[in-house]
Amino acid sequence: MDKYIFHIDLNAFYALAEQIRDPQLANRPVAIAGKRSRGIVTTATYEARDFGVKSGMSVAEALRLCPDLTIVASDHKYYSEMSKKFVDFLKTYTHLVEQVSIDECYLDLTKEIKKYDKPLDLAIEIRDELFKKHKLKCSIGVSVNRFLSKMASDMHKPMGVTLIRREEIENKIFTIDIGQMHGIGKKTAPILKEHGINVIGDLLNDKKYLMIKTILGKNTDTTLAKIQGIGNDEISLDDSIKSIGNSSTFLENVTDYDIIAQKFRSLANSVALRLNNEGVVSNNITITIRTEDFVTITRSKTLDYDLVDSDEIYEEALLLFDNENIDEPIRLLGISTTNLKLFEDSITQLKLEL
DNA sequence: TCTGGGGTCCTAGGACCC
DNA sequence: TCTGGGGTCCTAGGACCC
Repeated sequence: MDKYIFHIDLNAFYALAEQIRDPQLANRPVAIAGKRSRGIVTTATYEARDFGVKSGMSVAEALRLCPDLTIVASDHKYYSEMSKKFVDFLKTYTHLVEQVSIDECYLDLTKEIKKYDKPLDLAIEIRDELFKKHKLKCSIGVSVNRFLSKMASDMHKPMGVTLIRREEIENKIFTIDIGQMHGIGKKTAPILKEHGINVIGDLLNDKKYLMIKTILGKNTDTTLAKIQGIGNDEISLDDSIKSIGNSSTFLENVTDYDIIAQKFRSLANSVALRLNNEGVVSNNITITIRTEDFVTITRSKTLDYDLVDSDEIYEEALLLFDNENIDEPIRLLGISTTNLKLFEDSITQLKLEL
């Protein structure tokens, strides 16, 4: 039996969150950006989008397009709090909620939807209640699996509600440009187009299967299935974190070793704090170095002990850095930790070894 | 145009073991 | 003497997403 999978996506979330907090920003072009110099736009209000301001654009360019633009610094802690309200609200409908990013969730509402006359009635109710209770705007896609509901929620923004029935897949999905397909990015889309795959439906050409497989790799079969509404309909309730890391771009490129060490120190501090807050430890550390010419180098190491405090993280990061001979000025440094496990498990293991 | 910061997953090659 | 096959772990890089 077909499920009813909802994809719920907050519209211009960070920007709207700022407008909610500061009513003076209402109805104004506003963009969220990390830093003023060297920054990029994270999210722009629809008023700003009317001027052509888009996420990913440099702040300088955004200001050129819209001199009246208000730039607001990103406040991740505040957005996380708002995001939690959003998810908690959704959980009043079902426990089958999977949060996939700070501003979007998948829900399985197969059971709940039976109480409604029309499938979209529940979606409309969720959208309107979310706005009434939290002033947040969302668009909702409803279909038989995650992929299709995700594509649906993208079709009508903001505040749109879109249903794709199984029998509508061919008309509504197969005709979409391959570059607009979720999971196909700016590298793969041109390669597919070179091979005559221009719209999503072209992926189902049997004669091109082997060629497509060389491009899409191991997930080819599940990809071909999900675009047809087969599989891809399970809500994962596993919300364990796989990695924790921080990175930072310098205001100006750096060559001075002391400044580099200082940056690793502060990155180590924030990573350690976050590991601690999550109650996890890590035995694999990766540093990221981005040079002036935007080349990114990563160096990682699996350790025979678990990283807990910031001194250890700092020392391991610096060791990795010292092994490299970087000639060019450095633009960005980062530290990330993976192979996370619960602190308690790490203690237990230590005791067993003693 | 001059490119943030947070992630997840996949690939490919090499080391190492049996 | 001139080289198997399978499996796992590690590292580095890259695609993609929000």
